[in-house]
Amino acid sequence: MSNIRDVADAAGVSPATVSRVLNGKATSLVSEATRERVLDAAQSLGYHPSAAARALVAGRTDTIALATTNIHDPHYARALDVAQAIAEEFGYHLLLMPDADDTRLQSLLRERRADVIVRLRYPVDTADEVAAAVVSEEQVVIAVGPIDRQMPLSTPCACWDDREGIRAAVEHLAGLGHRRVAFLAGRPAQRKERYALEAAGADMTIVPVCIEPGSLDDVGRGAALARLALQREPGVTALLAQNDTFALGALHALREDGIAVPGQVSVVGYNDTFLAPYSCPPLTTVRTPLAECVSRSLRQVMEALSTQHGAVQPQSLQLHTELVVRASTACPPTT
Amino acid sequence: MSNIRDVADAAGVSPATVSRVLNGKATSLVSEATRERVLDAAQSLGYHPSAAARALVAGRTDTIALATTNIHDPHYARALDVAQAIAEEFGYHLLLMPDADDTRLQSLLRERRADVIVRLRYPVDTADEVAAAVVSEEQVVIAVGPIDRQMPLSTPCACWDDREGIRAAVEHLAGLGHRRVAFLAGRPAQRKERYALEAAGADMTIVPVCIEPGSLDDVGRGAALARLALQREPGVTALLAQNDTFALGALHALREDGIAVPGQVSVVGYNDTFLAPYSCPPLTTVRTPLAECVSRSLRQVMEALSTQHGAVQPQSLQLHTELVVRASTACPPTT
DNA sequence: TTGTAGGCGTTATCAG
DNA sequence: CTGATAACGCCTACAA
Repeated sequence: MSNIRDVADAAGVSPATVSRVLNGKATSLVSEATRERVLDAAQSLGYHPSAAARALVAGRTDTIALATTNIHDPHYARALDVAQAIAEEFGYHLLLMPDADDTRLQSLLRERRADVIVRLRYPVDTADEVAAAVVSEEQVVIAVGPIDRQMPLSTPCACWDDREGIRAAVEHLAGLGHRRVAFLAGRPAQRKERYALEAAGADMTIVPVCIEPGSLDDVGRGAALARLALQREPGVTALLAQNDTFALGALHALREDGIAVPGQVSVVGYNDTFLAPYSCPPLTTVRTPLAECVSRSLRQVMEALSTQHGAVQPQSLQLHTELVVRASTACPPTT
Repeated sequence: MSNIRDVADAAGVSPATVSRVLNGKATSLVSEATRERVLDAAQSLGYHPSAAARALVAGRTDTIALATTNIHDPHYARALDVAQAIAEEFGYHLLLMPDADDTRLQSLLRERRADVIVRLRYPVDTADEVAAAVVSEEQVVIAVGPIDRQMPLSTPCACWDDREGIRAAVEHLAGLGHRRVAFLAGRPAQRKERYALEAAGADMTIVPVCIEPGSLDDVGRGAALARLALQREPGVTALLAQNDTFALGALHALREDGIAVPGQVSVVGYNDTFLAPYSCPPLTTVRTPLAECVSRSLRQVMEALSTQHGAVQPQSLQLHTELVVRASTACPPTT
């Protein structure tokens, strides 16, 4: 394993000169002749500066950390894709963290393993101890997630309002004439369930249904939820799922049980993952700007970091959700 | 930002003692009293050792790098999930790399950004310059992918044989009576296409169809491929897709065009992603042990790394594919 | 049981 | 234009 001194020896110069050549701030600071000798030596030795040593002295790691849950869910996978692309564009590396307890993320910052940390939070406006743990001038925490407006925001974030998305879905169903809608939830008393109840007018009833994770995968849970809803809640003519994955499971269950969608029961998803247009029938769902939020806020921070020199603040950003009507919703059957 | 000296000062001891307490090899080396003082000081200062400094002196980064393409594809996302879980289990961090040119991966190793690098390769048995770039005793490269048996393996790998999987799919279709099958490929002259041609008996014809990426997403490409195949190749009664994502697109296109699956046309996927059981109809496909390969080989290496001290070698491993028959295949229509 | 000193590989500052 | 030299923060002999 060759270090800077090996290269220096091979080129017959000092380590300082090698460093100058390789970091090449001002080209004029070193003569063309030695410059070439150094480059040759580095090349033939296969030399690369140690990231650790460099980070130690520079105080930067050229690393972006992404903290998120459910990487297997297509919705989050897309955010990952976006972050990956931006990291590459700026010559950074991408560190992946499960969205575990704040403790782990804090130590990530304190150990200075990343300069930028993108954090998916549900909801985004809860006290953020991780952001408070920022120490170095170069460290930035970007919070991304749905905003719940429960408390004033102490730090900037990139967000959207699920209230808006859920309302659009509920009103869409109400407009079609549905009066009794089951909300397919992962766990009891979720945020979105609350929004659905808020959005329902006097002539609409929202019936929450939930199932603990257990041994099922997410699609399987969606299927189980759909069956539970129709069996336990007579009169339900539409299912509003917490996410597209559940909705896909619901579609599957209904198909298996011979219940026509949207003829007998309508189904609405959430997030508009890439599968939604291809389901059977194509899924009516709400597009959520997660990937866009990650993309915009991360890019803004990276650009600031690459030009500016002092502390960098992510700009706050709120984008809109959008109802995407496809073929899984229609008027309820006229009995 | 507090360092080890701050903690030492706060506790009234030397930095060496702090280090000893925090790394706590042999508990007996430091008295209980000072131990507690140090711990308290570290706690109240929010001290975490700098990863860079530690990596510099230890020569290890406690980081696993995963190099892969198509993170948004459910098949690879699952491998990511698995790697993430193992990394966490062993207290490691996970660095994500696009499976770019070898150059970037080599510099990853040379810069010592990761101790272990898991590499998805297609096929696995091509000359591996990245593995050859390993320098430190602590660095390990794990190659995972389908084996093509084109050349003898110079390094160990975790693999499976797509020849086996494709053959099972082809024979399944042949057994049902299909005589003309389109192979839905991403690009011309892929490995799997070759295998399909090899596996076809005298009474079966394989017709390769392909479409360049263009602006379509993968599902959309699958749909386009299916339409192209049926339109351009009369007499085709079955579609064998290169992966489940294409197959899902194919199912969608056929449904839209009013072609019954499996009544008129059969469809077979590849990989058995989590969506396969829930498609419409449920997809007959070939399970590929990618996640299992990553899981086993990575775990083996991590365990070796945590006990053993010298150079660690991944053990070679070959697992089997498995045909999973669901509802998207049947006998061809009897005209 | 604890402290002192040297070095890990770089970069930056300051002389030359 | 180039070369010593001093950090960066930590760990680990070795000495006390």
